[in-house]
Amino acid sequence: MTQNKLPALSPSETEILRLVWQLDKATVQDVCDKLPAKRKIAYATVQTLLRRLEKKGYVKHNINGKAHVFFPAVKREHVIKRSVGDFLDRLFGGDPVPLMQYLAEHDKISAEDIEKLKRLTGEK
Amino acid sequence: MTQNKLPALSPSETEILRLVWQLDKATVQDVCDKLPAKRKIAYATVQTLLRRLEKKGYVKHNINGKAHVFFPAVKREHVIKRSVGDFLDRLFGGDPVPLMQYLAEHDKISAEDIEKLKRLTGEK
DNA sequence: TGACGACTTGTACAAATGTACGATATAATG
DNA sequence: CATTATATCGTACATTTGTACAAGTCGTCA
Repeated sequence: MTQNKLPALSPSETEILRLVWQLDKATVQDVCDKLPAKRKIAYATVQTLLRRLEKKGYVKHNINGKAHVFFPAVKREHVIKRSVGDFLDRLFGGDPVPLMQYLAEHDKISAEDIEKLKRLTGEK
Repeated sequence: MTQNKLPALSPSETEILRLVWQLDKATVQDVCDKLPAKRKIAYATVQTLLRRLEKKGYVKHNINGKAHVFFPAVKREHVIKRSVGDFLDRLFGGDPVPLMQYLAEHDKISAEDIEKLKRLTGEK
């Protein structure tokens, strides 16, 4: 079983953590580079966020020469579960259907996507 | 067009706002009563949250005798759009498919739900 | 091996957030 | 009309969050 009492993630921390997962292993610089053009955060800020993420137990780091190389310390799956759960509770009182509906109605999800999903749940 | 530059909602504010929508019109007390058993917040805290929500423009209130009766000042649809968008960006880099997948894989969504959704998008 | 640069660390700080006490105002009741 | 029960309001305050400067450290290149 995965550790369950991790401190909550702030929005910005979540953003950074996502990039660390995406990169698998990343220096502060790597994360900065990977930031979406729309959401530019200063190097120093990313640093702080990574530091806090580490203190909270979401990432760890190795030292490669001068650089710190951060990597995830928790399963993505696990964090997603919590985050989605919280989000659902806050905005929809825990009911996932309206969220699906929203996604479906806004062309964020294509019919094919839903097909795929149907197959997934069906086979389960 | 709906007003677009509303200040961001904090998690707790979101929670309260959801209840106001649900109740349509609500006093502080009403909101307190409606709070999920798991998430009990003190009366005074709910008050503050409603005040802040009003200052930010998400709710307004009438006075009925001594009691303040709060009601939504923004379309639910509108807030949901923003919230879901932000959430998706933070946790999934904007891609909704993994979210659907998560929901589907965790029995949060039944096959019937997906059927319904499929019909929805199909008819669009 | 000494100077240069890339990185980290320590520290700071304003704003936002979560939470709530004490004082005040008011509807209702006897 | 005085009392009481109930609400609100102003205010407060510890944390968390977002953001970042300045100083220190450690490879590296000439």
